[in-house]
Amino acid sequence: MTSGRELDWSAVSPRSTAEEAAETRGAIMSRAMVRASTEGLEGLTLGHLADDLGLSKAGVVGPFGSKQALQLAVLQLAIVGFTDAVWKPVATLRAGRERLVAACDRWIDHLADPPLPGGCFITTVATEWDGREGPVRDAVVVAQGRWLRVLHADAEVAVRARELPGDVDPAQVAFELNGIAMSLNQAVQLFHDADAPARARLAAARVLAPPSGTRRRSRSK
Amino acid sequence: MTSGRELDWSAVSPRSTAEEAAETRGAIMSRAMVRASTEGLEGLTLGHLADDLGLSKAGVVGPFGSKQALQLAVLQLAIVGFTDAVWKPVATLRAGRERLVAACDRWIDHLADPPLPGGCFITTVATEWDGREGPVRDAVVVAQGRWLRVLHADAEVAVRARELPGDVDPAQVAFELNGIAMSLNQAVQLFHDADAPARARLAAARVLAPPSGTRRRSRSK
DNA sequence: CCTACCGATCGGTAGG
DNA sequence: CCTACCGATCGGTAGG
Repeated sequence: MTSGRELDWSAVSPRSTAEEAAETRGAIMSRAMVRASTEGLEGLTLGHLADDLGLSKAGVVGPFGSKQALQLAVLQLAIVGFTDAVWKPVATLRAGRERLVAACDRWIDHLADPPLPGGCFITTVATEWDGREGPVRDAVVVAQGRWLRVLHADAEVAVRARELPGDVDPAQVAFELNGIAMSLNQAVQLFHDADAPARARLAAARVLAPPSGTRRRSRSK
Repeated sequence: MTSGRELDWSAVSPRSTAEEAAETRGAIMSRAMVRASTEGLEGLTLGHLADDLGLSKAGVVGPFGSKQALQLAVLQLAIVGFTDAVWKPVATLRAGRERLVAACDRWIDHLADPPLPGGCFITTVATEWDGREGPVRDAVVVAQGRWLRVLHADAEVAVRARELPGDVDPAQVAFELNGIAMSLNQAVQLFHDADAPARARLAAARVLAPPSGTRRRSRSK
């Protein structure tokens, strides 16, 4: 047990060790991400994942050590997926209103036609965990807080550069954009509302309307 | 079994029958509502409720017949609670912008200082069930859809009465108000953000801004 | 990565 | 409303 070297079962098989193990780990996380998007992270069960993947329960939990460690790993993977889809394509743009508008476009695309069956993973788990305690909740808070701060930061730059009206509060922008995204996610997932993406775009355009007198005016007069 | 009259265990006790049964049912639903606001309706377990209430599991499930019937009953109770707190106080106002503004005030109050530990019950279960199937999801869709239609209807009246600008889309109003509420709920529950209610009020005031030229102007110039 | 197994708990039922 | 019980499943471990 604590006697140093354990028996290495993988030495029994001639196939590559670490590589295949990483593949299995990835397959488990990938499947768990799909399931958790609809069932939540707490709704995950080792037995269902094992059935889905043709593994034993021990084979599912082994690479992670516990269900909670799996939950945390899946959350990280989902965050990478969101960042790659929404932020990465616009990250190289110059900070400010331009990048914020581009990010919202990507964000709305991502919610309107989500890669996971349950829609926005973060929204699902943030709602699931906002009344619980522990490491998973803490990780959700960190992830969602980081995203809101990204929005806040670009809004702040935009205000200083006079790309947004001077009386705009960056925290208000982040708050409202987040609400638009959540309302869109609910409209798509709960009501299959095909008009919701257009509504989200209109709402976001108003939140990010440039100062009057810049190019086109905001509305009439 | 199907032989007509079963043994009536309550006849054994001298206490009133239907009245006490209704009390027990109410106590179970009340406790289940508190738990479900944080753990979700699927997260409810008969065992935990039994422990909380000093009942047996059979005593918990008996009055409802199944966990699903309990879930549906709890959902209805939560809807009544929301309606009583948010809509009932303003229902007698005249339809239109005035009532919509008053309802949003109540709504924001309700989310800022929620009576249930998990915050907005409907938001929690709507997110929990948006990717599932069955009677509970269907009931959530009905409840949330009804609320959005209430907002939509008053916005429509307000536009026709020129209490809102003529180019305002009532569905857009309902969509945006719902987003503000969801963002507020998340800010309170996940971040304990004391500034969020004020942000929600500001955002709602903008969505419900009267036509320019009515009393005060919307912003500058 | 497996088989075999653990105690705990799940929703629910029989019968009174 | 209870006790006593059902089969199924939960997360997880031992050992290889």
